[in-house]
Amino acid sequence: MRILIVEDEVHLAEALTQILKKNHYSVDAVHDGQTGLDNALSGIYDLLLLDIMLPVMDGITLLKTIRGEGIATPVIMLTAKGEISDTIAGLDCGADDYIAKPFSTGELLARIRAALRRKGEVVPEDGLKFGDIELNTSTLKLSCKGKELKLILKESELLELLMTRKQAVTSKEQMIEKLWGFDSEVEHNNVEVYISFLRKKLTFLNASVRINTIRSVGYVLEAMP
Amino acid sequence: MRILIVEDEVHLAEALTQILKKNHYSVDAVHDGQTGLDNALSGIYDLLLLDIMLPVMDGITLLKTIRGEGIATPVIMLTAKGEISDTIAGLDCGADDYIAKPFSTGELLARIRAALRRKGEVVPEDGLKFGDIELNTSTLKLSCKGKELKLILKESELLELLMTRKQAVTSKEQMIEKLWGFDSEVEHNNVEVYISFLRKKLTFLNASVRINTIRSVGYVLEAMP
DNA sequence: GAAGCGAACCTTTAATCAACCTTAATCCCG
DNA sequence: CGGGATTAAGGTTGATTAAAGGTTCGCTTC
Repeated sequence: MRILIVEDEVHLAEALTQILKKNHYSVDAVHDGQTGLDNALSGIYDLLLLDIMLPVMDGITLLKTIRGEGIATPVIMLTAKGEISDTIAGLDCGADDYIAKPFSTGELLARIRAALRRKGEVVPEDGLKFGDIELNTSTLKLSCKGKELKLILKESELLELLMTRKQAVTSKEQMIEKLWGFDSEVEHNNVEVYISFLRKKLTFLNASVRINTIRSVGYVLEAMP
Repeated sequence: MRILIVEDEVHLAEALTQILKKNHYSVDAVHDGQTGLDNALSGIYDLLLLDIMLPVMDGITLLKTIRGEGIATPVIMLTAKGEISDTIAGLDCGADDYIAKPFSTGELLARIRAALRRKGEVVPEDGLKFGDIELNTSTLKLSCKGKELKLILKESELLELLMTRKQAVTSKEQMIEKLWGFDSEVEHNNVEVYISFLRKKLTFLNASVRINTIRSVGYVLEAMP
């Protein structure tokens, strides 16, 4: 369970790190908004502890940005007294909870557990959207303009990867890593096969979304006008 | 975007190479300090990943040397636990960041992006601009005044090099190093061919940017009035 | 400063090679 | 057995390289 702390008061960040590590979380701490954003965008964290007042980029902007990128990691905001309006703004922007400084260790841990539990119950990104298509990663159903069809698991995983990475080009290696695991021996051809299947289904649905090949680089989704 | 790895554990170097290549960086890896220094002095790299404990010449000395030569390439040090004093020494000598082994892929990539951004480099996801043209190095699309066309990988890499080096003249050797790797046997003619391709595409786009030949020196971009 | 020469450069083309797409067969596991 | 996963293979496209002929440029010589 990996937690990212974005907090400019170094002492507080240190203290939080210690507390969380003692409670068997993996912790990274950074001290400004830009670095926090860079880390958060990696998507490797299970939870973010986010201060609002931050140098370089404030917490609200950071939060908006990662939500805009489709990252659904739970976020708990750390707020000082008198930042109530900021707190509300944060919740509006997709924060899951907030905790007012100063707070007790017990309260912090409880809220973290709660946030993680909420995440575990409601599978994040259940309905993924891009252009005019919508993918339900639980039921593996892909729908577009009323029409709907079922994908098989690998198709869904592959499309999910493309949809969450949005504008970024995704290499076959990354796809293999996601669908078959880190040091799998699977051939590139395997990816190509599923890309082909997906294209066929997108065509069938008359979707305005297509999978673009960037030869010798990878694939990227494109929503056509 | 070209990265040099100086790391004596061959397995780790291999793994890093794979990870970075998957993320569309060009990568060279060497396994001792002296070779690392020789490569780094070429100045063709956009970032160095530098281990501290190295045979022949340690990372700190290497770092001091290249900084003494005026090379400002961002450097991220790879440190093991218990090398804290070395880490501090490294930061004092001009390292930009450090990352403690073991580290996650996401963390590594985030720190690389952060280091490149701090140095004012254009992060690979971004669109590069020069004059009235814009190059997306991820999707390999070159656009100008609404028009857009696709480049192939080598064209894009070549143009990227020209665009990032802006007013500086770039030699064919540098281009070969960037496009085909450090000790490639590729002929100059090969560069000329791609320069030719690029010129044709720039003309097609009606771009006010052209590639200028500096005979027996190299090429440079020029934005015309 | 004109002529001549060679080096560097430009462009096009064609052959080769690698990447990619698709279909279909096969494998595997519940 | 049946659905999904994987592999195999042929065809197609596109990328890369090498080669060759033509052009420009800079230098030397007269």
